[in-house]
Amino acid sequence: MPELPEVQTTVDDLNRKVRGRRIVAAWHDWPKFKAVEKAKGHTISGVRRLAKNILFHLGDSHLLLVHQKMTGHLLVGKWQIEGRKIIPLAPAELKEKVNNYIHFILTLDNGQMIGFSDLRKFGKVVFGTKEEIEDLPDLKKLGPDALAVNYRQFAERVRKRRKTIYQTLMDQTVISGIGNIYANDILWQARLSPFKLASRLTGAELKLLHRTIKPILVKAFKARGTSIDDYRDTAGKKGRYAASRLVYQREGESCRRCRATILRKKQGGRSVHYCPKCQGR
DNA sequence: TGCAGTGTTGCTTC
DNA sequence: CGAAGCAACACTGC
Repeated sequence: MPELPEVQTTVDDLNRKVRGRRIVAAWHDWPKFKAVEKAKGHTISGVRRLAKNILFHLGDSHLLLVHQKMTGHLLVGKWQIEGRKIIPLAPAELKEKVNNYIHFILTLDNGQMIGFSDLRKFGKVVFGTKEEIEDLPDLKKLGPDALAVNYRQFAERVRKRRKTIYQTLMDQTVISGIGNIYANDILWQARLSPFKLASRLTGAELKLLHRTIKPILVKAFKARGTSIDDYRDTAGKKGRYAASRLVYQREGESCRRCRATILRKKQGGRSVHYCPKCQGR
């Protein structure tokens, strides 16, 4: 589940590996990814992260937007394309099952390829001019980036919400970049109950929460992200954050602070993990 | 065996 | 307008 640290890892990889390369061919096997065809002939002048979106700058006028949603990840390597059949060649990691749901491939002028593996095909691809992409309603609605938001902005936006703080942290229109994994860990680190209403947080709680966000995301980025299920970097390798995670998917295990048993509950259709003893009320 | 659970986002409905 | 519920998918685990 790519969130900010995973998307940033991917974007940094791509800038290192494919910046300056021209796209000489595009292949896809699913109608919703057909926009990749229009990228053919363009040169990748850079790659940027916007919230959890990946923006390929094509020349100085166009953009290709890729959202990985839940199970999507971008890989750089070589495949053999035989009609609808894709055979992974190199690196060896591409042969792993999780990397074997390729639905589009961009072939570059040096023979390297960018492949998109997405088991559930929830991913999104849009091609357009800079103006067209920047005017997409979904991008316009995004709140400030979780790494860049200052305390004043953060407090003002969070306080307005009438949902729980857990749901508010994951709401991309409030601040962008945080999903379920890091929302869980951030709330645990700040000793805040996920069920507390955002509008009821005190100034001190908001301050604590705000200054907890960045260190958790940075720590995850340094570990190259979380790979509990599908996420892989562009070499097809796992991130290491899962091993040091604080509460996410630790139901039934003991709290790293107080040894109480970690619980899991449903909140707005998602699983929130928390310590009932040291995360307030 | 079959069906609920998984989690991001957009659309529909109220 | 905000919030809840569902759909987009396919595989895993009970």
